[in-house]
Amino acid sequence: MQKNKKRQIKKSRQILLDNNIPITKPRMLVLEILLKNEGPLKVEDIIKLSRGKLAVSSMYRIINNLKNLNLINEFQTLENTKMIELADVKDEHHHHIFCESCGAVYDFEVDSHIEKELEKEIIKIKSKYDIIVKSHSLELLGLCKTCRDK
Amino acid sequence: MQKNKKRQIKKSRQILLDNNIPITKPRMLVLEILLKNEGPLKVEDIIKLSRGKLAVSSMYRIINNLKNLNLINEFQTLENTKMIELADVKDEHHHHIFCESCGAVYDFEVDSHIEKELEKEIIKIKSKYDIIVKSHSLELLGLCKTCRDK
DNA sequence: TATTATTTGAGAATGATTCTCATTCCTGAA
DNA sequence: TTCAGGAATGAGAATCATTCTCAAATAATA
Repeated sequence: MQKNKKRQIKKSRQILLDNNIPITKPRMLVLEILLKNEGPLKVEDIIKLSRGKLAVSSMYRIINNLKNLNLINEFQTLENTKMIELADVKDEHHHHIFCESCGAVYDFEVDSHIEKELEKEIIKIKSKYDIIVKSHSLELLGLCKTCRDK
Repeated sequence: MQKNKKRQIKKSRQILLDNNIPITKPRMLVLEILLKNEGPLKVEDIIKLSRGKLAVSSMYRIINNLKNLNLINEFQTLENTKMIELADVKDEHHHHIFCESCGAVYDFEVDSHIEKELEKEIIKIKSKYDIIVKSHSLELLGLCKTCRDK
């Protein structure tokens, strides 16, 4: 565990260096939290995980920094609050499942075959509607295991 | 045009009758606006189109009414405000394209073949992640024709 | 038309996010 | 390592969409 933490600190520092932005405590903290807790996190969660070491306004500012550098993805929960996650380094394309009962969010990937079919379809849509499509996202809405069993 | 308006009034009244909720002026107004302006509308748009005949609070209340009756679909714009549209009577499944420059939203449909493939994939995801999936949505983000040409 | 429960309108309250600006902190040069 | 200057931070005010509150207006029914 201790080893992991060190690796996360090193990685966080490297991310900031690679992107040419000053290495500050709050920025390091946000990155470490994102690296430690895989998957999407609510703003609220990040604040909690920072245990008072991070001002709310700074956290939003930093999220916007990182987003502008394409280091994180941002999306909205069902309750309409922000969720963020580190952008996949491997650039694996994934999507989100929302539990409409408890609000949990999970990542999922679809079969690459489908992803390709989708891409093809999007090309058709581009010409049909005469637009430029930059990205797409697929969202599922349902009930997670825990809520279903209630 | 006059004919259309009468038809919209009649239809709005019928919708309220069918759903057993009192026929009030504000509710009629919202339905007429939605019938007249096909496709998704922002809350702001509805307010404007009502020309001062509708209080903001009433409009939100009515939107929630109609949503609970499954008469309208609701989703968020990129700027995070509400957009609504009448639920398709024909129950045609469609999706949304967002222009990241001007914020415009358009409906689009995908080939039914793809829609079926997606459904199949979702069934797989259900068992893989052990969840219940109730609905899905596909969103495209890009540039509309007007913004592209700028 | 009179009664009664429901709906409406106006503005206050809420909650997430952004903004402001004085203070603090990085970084690069000495 | 120390220092200066510019950039980042923290605390709280400001903003904006949405919800809530409750007195007044309205719809459905007799």
